[in-house]
Amino acid sequence: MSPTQFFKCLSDDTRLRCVTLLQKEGKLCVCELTTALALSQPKISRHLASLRQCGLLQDSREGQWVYYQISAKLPDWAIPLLNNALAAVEQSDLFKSDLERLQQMINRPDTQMCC
Amino acid sequence: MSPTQFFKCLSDDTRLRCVTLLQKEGKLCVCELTTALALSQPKISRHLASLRQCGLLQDSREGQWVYYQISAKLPDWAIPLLNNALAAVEQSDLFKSDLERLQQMINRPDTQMCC
DNA sequence: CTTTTATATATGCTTATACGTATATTAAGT
DNA sequence: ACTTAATATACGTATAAGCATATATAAAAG
Repeated sequence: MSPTQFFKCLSDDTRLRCVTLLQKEGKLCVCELTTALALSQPKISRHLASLRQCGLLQDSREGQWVYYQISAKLPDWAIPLLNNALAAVEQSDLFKSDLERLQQMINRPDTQMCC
Repeated sequence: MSPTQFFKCLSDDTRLRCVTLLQKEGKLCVCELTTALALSQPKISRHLASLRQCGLLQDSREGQWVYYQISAKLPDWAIPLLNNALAAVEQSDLFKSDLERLQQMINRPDTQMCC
């Protein structure tokens, strides 16, 4: 992955929010991301697929769920960029809402459904 | 300027090369950038204009020449990202060639013309 | 084996990007 | 004034991005 491609990955709100959420939380399934960002499942899925194809994310299936995380094979130069991207995004209200919806979802004991 | 806009600025080869050259060299005029990147003047000029409109660059006219540099009013979160970007790009052969052409141009005493 | 949940992809469409070429503008020199 | 160098913009076009909606696949549950 080239630096230009890397920046293109982060140049869309949906993708940037997914990547920074994963950078902060480590590992999330598609429906968690869908709920956190409050966007349609196909939209999230499409962006995750493109991030995976670029090599920024990797996925792993666990039963019905597909979990995404930051790829373990990222080039060295990408790591500090991701950390600083997270620092830049964390301040925003949009990202705070994402985190809040994610927490609400995790702290909900009333159902075995994911979403 | 939002983080997303910032990353969009760096998501194109021409713009990324301009920005990292300016990050390294401090201040360059359009024809120096045109020569360094070995691209057409309108192409460089158009990208510089878009970077200026985003607030990533600022320009200053000195006689015939218009100099561009990284904006002094960048948000705090952008500075480390620009340094990371430079570190990521500096390794590439493309960027090394840009620097080389720039040096050749500066060390050329045979003409008063810029380009 | 049908249903449900989770995820992925296809289709049709609209908008945004990037480009080359031509031309306009601005400043300086003659 | 006229010319030249430096820079900016306009125009037409080709391609890519992004979206909503519908549909397909995959795994688990009943």
